[in-house]
Amino acid sequence: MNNHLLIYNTLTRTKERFEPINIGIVGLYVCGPTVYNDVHLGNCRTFISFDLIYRYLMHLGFKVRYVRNITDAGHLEGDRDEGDDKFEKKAKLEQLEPMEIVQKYTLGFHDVMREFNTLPPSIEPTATGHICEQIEMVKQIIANGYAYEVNGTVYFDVEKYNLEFPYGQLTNRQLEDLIENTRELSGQDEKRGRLDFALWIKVKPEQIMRWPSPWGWGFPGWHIECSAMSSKYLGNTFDIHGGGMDLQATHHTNEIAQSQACNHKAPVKYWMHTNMLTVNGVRMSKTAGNGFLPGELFTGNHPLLEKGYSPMVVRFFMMQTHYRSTLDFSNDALQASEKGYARLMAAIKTLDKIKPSSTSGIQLSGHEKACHDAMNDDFNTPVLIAELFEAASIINSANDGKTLLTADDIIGLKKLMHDFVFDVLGLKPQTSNTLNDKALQGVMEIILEIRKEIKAKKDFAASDKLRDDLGKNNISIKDTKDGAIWTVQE
RNA sequence: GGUCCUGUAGCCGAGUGGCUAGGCACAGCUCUGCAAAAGCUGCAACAGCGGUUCGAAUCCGCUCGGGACCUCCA
Repeated sequence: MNNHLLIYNTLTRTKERFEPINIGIVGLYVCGPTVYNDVHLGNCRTFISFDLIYRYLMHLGFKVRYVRNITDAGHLEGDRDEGDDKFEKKAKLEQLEPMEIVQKYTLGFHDVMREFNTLPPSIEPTATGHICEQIEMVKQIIANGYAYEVNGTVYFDVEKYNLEFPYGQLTNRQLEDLIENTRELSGQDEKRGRLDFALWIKVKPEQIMRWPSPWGWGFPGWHIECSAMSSKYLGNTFDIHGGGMDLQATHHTNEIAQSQACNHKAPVKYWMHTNMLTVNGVRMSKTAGNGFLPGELFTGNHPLLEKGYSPMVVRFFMMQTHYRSTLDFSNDALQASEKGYARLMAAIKTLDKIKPSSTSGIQLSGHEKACHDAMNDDFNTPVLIAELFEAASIINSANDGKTLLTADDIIGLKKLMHDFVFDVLGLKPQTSNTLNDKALQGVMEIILEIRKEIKAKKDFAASDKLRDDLGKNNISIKDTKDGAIWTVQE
């Protein structure tokens, strides 16, 4: 088991050596999407980042239980527990039942995740499936003295909690500063303190999504679901909790408070936060209206895009930036990634053609170590990719006969590329071996044979026309020393 | 206002106090009927000003610029 992994912990704002609570086993919880709308690309970035983390932990040999929830209830619009329920509002707009909204966008979310080649989590619990657990937790928090009920709504008492625990620790803030920067309570506000938040919310008469509780009909507050579900599946204290940076200040801060108040334990050892995706320097968000939908990106059907980019190119593009840095979207950057990605994949294919030598001109173990070092340094994918390009250079050089590789070198390089490109980075070759492709392969062999004959007669006008015409149909022909090869452009 | 992050060559992006990632683009050469691919070579950067140091893009301070969170958002 590799024990050199460093993880940046938001709690301490430093990189820490990763030591799981139970040897060899990792509990990982990631805040999933609220399924009242299409996932936009910013959401996807977080889930793709944690997919990488999940994959690498498994690559290191850990047994990982990866829990990522679906929020399908209790998420209000507007601020401070007073807005409309997101699902009910969307249901009215689309003239559907709230649970039809949930179903529709859950399915859409899964489709997109599949396109990005993310592994499904071990458990994907929903808020509505864990109402009992949430109610029990709220009861316990009240019993422990950190929450109070007013007219069927239960609030968490932040100021009382802060007397014993540092409420603002995750964002390094003092309670006084937080209070100062929060707006005044309005006249009819039921809360005792400005920072108090709802654990359970009394239902409005017109609302459909409602459950019985000791405090009457209502629904759970947004933050309690993650506390309830993470402790149920991973225990009262578990290893890693992740999510987007935007959840840090409110959602995760409240999660810590709830779990601590309920279980008398800090819930999480390592907090990990992914940075935001930006478009022209501005954060991509639902409210800013600058969100790309994944489908728009794949097809290029968006005013800001010059063309479409395949899911694997987008994934590769994201991996070229570290997860804690902002990632800015632009055509130039995407095109650069597209070409680089193609080069990397081509090198992997080339590996099959290299003839082994009896002597070796490389030190493979050094490259393997460099790959692991990069990933062990808080999942530094840009450095890993730089190293993989070094490997690609070796492969290309060997293919040109300028670097010697033994049979063992070739096997080792294949394993290196397979492990890191496919297993860890989660990329996959874009060409699939369907029946159609097999038919196409036969056709292309015939065409290339004909073209070879034309070229032998030095009728270059005809052979070039054939190449150009195939190019217009996204099939590119390249003449190499060993004859012509063809590839389908994505 | 509070808490932070950030400013790296044409573009995207890593980075350790000393040994100048990587990708894309660009230029030259090799290969080639041409093109492409591939290889080799070249190219250029650390926002500004001070300080610490034998030495700083890397540490500290200030100035200027960009961004996030503090109200729903991954």
